[in-house]
Amino acid sequence: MRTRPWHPPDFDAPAHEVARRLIGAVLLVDGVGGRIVETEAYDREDPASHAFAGPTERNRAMFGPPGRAYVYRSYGIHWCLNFVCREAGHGAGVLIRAIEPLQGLDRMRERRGERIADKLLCAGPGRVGQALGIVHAFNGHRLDAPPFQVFSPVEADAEPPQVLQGPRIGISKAVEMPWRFGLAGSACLSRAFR
DNA sequence: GTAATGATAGCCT
DNA sequence: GGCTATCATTACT
Repeated sequence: MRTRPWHPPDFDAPAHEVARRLIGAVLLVDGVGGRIVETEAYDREDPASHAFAGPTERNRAMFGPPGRAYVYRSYGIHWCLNFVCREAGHGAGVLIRAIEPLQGLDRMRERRGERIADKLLCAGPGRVGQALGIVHAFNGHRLDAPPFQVFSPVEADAEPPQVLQGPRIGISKAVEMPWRFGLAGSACLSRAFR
């Protein structure tokens, strides 16, 4: 993969901005990962956000500095990965919902099952967590230090990705806030956009 | 193709 | 004690 002209993304911005910008970025965890094709934004003044009720033991990382991981257990089963954003202490994050696998396909299949189709390896937040080997120990870790690597496409780079926007999935509050973002035409989305 | 369902554990009221 | 930022499987249309 090229290392230039890519650069680390800026996480010090509102969650919905970071979520949109991350579409097309590349995420690797211990060398395993690919292109981010689906994200969701969760901000502090957002009833659907874990940060809405203020800091707790679980969401502590969301109130830390931006550019770090927030890892939580979903439905008692899955580990889901968020990128903390906004200024430190604000309590905002971006959920990584789907990735187009590019590197470490073998390790993804080991973790997810040999029979899984490539496009389903990381099509959903729980699947991303399993395929990339996300564990709770990564909670609060910097995203610019091992095992994480994140690269964003430079603005000037040829065609900017066409980004779709729609309502978030699996929530019951603030359903009307269209803070789900996806790469147009991607086969690796967890669900189609309308 | 969509719909229903169980698994499973930590969080918060 | 109720709910959940989900997934895989099964049973349908």
